[in-house]
Amino acid sequence: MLKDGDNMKKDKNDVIEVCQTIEIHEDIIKKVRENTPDENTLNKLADLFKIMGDNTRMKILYALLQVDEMCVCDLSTVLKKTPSAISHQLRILRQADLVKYRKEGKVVYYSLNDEHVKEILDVGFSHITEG
Amino acid sequence: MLKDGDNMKKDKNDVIEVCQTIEIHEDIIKKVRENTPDENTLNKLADLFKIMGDNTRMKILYALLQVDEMCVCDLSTVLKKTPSAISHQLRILRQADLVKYRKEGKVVYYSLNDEHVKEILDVGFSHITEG
DNA sequence: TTAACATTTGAATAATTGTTCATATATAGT
DNA sequence: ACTATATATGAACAATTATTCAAATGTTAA
Repeated sequence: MLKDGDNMKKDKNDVIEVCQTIEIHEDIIKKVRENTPDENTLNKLADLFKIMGDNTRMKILYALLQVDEMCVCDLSTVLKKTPSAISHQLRILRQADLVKYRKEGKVVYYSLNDEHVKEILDVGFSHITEG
Repeated sequence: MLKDGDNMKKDKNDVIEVCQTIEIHEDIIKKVRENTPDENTLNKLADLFKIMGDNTRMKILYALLQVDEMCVCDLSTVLKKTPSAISHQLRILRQADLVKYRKEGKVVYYSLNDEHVKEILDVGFSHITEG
């Protein structure tokens, strides 16, 4: 028999409450543990999707998908958002290496930086429209 | 000439501040406007990525990718999170139709619901690892 | 009917984040 | 120098959200 609280949460960063059944599908757990990518990779993957998971940034990416490049002003016009808001979001896309930029006088032109971006958007798009 | 404030923000939900150059690349703007999917579709797309853009949910999806199905308890064990936290996230994945479930007695088994999910994760994974 | 257990759910909390506003920087023209 | 314009940036605010906790379901077995 299990003592009271044996599988109960004791400390913030220690054991967590978990089911008390004897057979917690050990085979399944083992298989998952062996085949799942490491934490760091999964976090990076989640971060990538997190960046695409915003309406404004999604619109920016899709706009840049249609043309070679756009300046902040163009994006501001198309998305009907202040240049400041656009600039903030572009910074995030820049930091994630999803877009690159080119400066010409006062104007900064942004464009997609990655071939994968289009693929990811396309697959997601299929999911939305077909499903 | 433009009057002062002609292109400046006047009201909260009216015009927004936008660049005052004459040539705001009209051709580019037009092309983008014509070829970009409608707002509703883009929002749904962003929502999809938003759901995948969370560490816990990403781990759940990747775990389910390795095996046929897992119960809340299994996921709780593998992810080292309380069943409650897992359940909350599973609800979100359920509502997005990304996972389905099957009840067997007290135990609820979850599995991936969509073929696209794997594709999306794979493309994202390539981006992370190759890039 | 009890007791035990897997899961769900609602409320509360803490953390994250998108937008706005004001301001700063950089560049071009006068 | 000065002015105008395009963009960037920092702080503040509002909104969203992931997790925890406590409590509620729903199920099985005694």
